[in-house]
Amino acid sequence: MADLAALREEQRAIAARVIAQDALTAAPRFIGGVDISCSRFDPTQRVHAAIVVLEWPGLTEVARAGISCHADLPYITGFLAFREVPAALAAFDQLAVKPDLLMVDGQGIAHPRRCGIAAHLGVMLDLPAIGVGKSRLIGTPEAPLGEAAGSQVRLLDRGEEIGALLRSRAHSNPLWISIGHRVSLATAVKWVRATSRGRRLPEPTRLAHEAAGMVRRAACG
DNA sequence: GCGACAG
DNA sequence: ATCTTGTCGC
Ligand SMILES: [Mg+2]
Repeated sequence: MADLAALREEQRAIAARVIAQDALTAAPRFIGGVDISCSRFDPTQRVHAAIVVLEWPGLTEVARAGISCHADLPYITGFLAFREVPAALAAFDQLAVKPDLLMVDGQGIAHPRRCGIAAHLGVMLDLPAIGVGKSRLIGTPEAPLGEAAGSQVRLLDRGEEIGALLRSRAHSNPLWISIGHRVSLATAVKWVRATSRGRRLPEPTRLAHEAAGMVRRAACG
């Protein structure tokens, strides 16, 4: 029983705090990937978060943290952050090396109230954050996306630019990139590309996904 | 009312 | 989100 109307208001308040201006003048030294895993048997009760920190430019791992905790909400479209952010914050606290930039599995401002998980987490930590979604929540591509790797198009919502689609690899579905906090869209796309290594997902998010699965299995979930 | 719907 | 090794196609 969640008070979705109250959560909606909370999202509007958080969205108002999002900064679309670049805080990343120089290259970030440490880049963190964030993802959450949950069991198919008990999807509403427990979540397992992982953050993997890579050092730029070698993308060598310098720290990681994983944590399991109770989820306050089941998954409800548009309210993902309330389910996953508490666990992500707990994992962040455990990190021996704090990232200068976060790449989060999910949308940033490409959200009905401009408050996807990457924006939500970025504002909570006041850290530069990028949303790296694997599918659409809202928005319309400005034009058909090219087939070649590296192709990109803007993602619009009622004429407003809310993100970009990036074909990170040929013959793969695109990434749905949007800003989370303290980055411009161009910078967000730039760092997704810079941290990609020939796979569909950029390394931070790919490794975080892998790590979260390990945390869940270790917890017998 | 109908369709869409991050993870 | 998750189930799962081999197999198919670019
Ligand atoms: Mg995820």
